[in-house]
Amino acid sequence: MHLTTANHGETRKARFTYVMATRWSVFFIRKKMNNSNEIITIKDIARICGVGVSTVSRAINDHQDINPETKTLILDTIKKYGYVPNNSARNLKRVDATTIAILVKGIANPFFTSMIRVIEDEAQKRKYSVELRHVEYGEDEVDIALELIKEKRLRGIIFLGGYFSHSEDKLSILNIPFVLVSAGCIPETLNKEIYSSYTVDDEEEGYKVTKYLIDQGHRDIAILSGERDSMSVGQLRANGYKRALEEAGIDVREELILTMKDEIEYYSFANGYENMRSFLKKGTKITAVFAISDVLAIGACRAIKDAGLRVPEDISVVGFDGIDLGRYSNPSLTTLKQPAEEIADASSVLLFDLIEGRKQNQHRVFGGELVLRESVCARK
Amino acid sequence: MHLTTANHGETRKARFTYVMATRWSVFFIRKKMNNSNEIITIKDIARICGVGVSTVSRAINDHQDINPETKTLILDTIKKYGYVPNNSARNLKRVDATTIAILVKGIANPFFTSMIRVIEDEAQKRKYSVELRHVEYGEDEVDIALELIKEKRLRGIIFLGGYFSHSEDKLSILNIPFVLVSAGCIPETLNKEIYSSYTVDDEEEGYKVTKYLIDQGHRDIAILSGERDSMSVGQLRANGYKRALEEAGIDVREELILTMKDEIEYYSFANGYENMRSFLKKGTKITAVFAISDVLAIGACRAIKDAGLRVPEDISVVGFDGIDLGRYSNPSLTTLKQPAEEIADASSVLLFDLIEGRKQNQHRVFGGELVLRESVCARK
DNA sequence: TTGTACGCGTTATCAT
DNA sequence: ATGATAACGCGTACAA
Repeated sequence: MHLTTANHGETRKARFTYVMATRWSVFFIRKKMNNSNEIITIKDIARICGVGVSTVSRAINDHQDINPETKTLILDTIKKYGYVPNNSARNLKRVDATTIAILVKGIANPFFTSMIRVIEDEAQKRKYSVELRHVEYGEDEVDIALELIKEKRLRGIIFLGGYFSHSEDKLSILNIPFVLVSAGCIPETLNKEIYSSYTVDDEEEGYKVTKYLIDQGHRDIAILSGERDSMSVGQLRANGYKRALEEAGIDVREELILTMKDEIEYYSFANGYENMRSFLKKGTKITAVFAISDVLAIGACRAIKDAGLRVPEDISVVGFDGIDLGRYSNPSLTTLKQPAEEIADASSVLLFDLIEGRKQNQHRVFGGELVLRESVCARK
Repeated sequence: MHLTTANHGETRKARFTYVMATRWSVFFIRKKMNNSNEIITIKDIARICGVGVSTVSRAINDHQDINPETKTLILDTIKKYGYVPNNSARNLKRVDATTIAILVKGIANPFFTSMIRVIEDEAQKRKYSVELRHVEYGEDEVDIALELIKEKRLRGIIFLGGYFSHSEDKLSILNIPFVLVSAGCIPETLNKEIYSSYTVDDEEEGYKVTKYLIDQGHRDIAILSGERDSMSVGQLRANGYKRALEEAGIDVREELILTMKDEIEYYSFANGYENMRSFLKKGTKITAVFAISDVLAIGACRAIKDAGLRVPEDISVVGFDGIDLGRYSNPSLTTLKQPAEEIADASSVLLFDLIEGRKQNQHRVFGGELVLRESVCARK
């Protein structure tokens, strides 16, 4: 009772209580009064409530076998003292630790931000905490994942972006569920049962985009592709580009295939800009560009403008991803929109199903949608 | 010796070794051979090396009082077995736990992404791990911080963005160092010794921007401001706007002050777009807009275009922040560039100085730079 | 220089 | 329904 009263009283009242209180309650009164956050543990809560620690633990973790009244008392006390269980201790002890990680390849790409939020929300709903980690383009995401697994006792991982040319051996080291989201180029030989992947069909969508340009009468179509060497979504989309060209009887010309500049951050406006700029300087004639990412497309648009040309009248530009910005840029961007939120949501649901043993590894392909806006026009 | 050999051998060799090996070494040989990642602990390493756990601990943590040879052996073994110390256990034990948090208000705003990376890099250099947490606009960052502090035993916090109208009482609950970065409106009455802040002078820079527009001959200048009610950087920048107007003898008209739409995500292209669109529908005559954030500015540019007007000929637009996109958008964006990387770098350095007791709380104001591009022209 | 043993805060097991 | 108590993996006094 002292506690409750003192808790709402002003300083003078608390001082008064001080005199009458036992050692322990004094201690806590002062804590509360000072609003100090000297760390308060489960033991303290137990002591205050006059119960054992295990009872408090039961109350916290919604176990059965606990008297509702006791539970209420404990929960109230916890709230009153602002007690928060120490996560390190929890993870140390719990077999069912509750952390998943999102490994994002390429923080600069705004395409991922909306997905991250969706995943975080889903995790929060299920009381999992998420470890968000940015992976630089040089880094090996599997190695990083491995470290994280041991360090944080992860239960599952979502890999966002990047490419996955890892060997089966290497992937099987990760003996927790993981979902490859919007990641490219999984060797066909890989055992599909050891991993999950949710993504669009990059090759097919790349084909769709290119076919659309061809249908609009374009013949000289450049592509702003991905990383030079590695197999990535960029490569896959480029494969679709080549297939569409071949199918239409148009030569695939190597000089029209531009890989991202290595010295500039990947998937950035700057990369698209500089790449396009140096290409235009050469004077090679084109009437359309397929950029394998919206950010590259926007950079390219600017480079085209700076070269004294117009989008789309002189050069049409089509992007890939469907980021918000595309609607508001000028000209607004014709693009292949990935159902980002949907993919992200489904991926996290799948991950938790995998973690909790409700499902086996899955591979799902999401359909993209060609969004027609201003950056493409028909070739006269 | 068995271990080393088996480690490089193929399965058959390992099987052979099995027979001869002791119980323990067999255990580890199989671990390694399987590439399984059953959790290997400090005890295991100690056992393998034939030393005590404390010796291993000393090797890991670069303590003195350890035989260099022993250390080498241990470090090699650790690498060989891919041992990674369990962070939860470490944090539980260590007084000098090494986690800081970045609390970002508004994930959607690309202005923060470059800063985050800089801070992460700086933290990594000092072997701190960072907890990145997104704060929604409705959430109270101090409450979240408080939870995190207890949950993860944070050593310091960087608050990125948002406003800080919290009471001294509330802030002092956070008894770890924290730096307010690009956060707005700290009540002047607040005791400057209990917190640090690194930011631009939002009021002054807002003044500069507006003054520039006035100097270009503009009189009817609207402002795309921040959140409706709360004191935020938006408010401060708007205050600068008002001051510049008054100083130039121009009436401050309430109908030209547009706060962000509540029903749309704050600091998003969409918010700038819709806000501008509904304003233009009213037909109020203006010749310039000051958007308190680049993303709003870009959205506004598009709304202006969609209304059949031109930027800058009919309406000039100036932004604030200096995000990359501004260079590549069309028209490119005249904006007040904050030295984002510099602020982020200095902030993290400060935070670690605070944590390690080398400094007292600091308040530093960084200068912004007006970057002149295409979205503003002089009023004829 | 090295090893033993204790404790960090929590959950799980086992009594009661 | 509840309370002791033993782990979890690590760092660190302290002893050797």
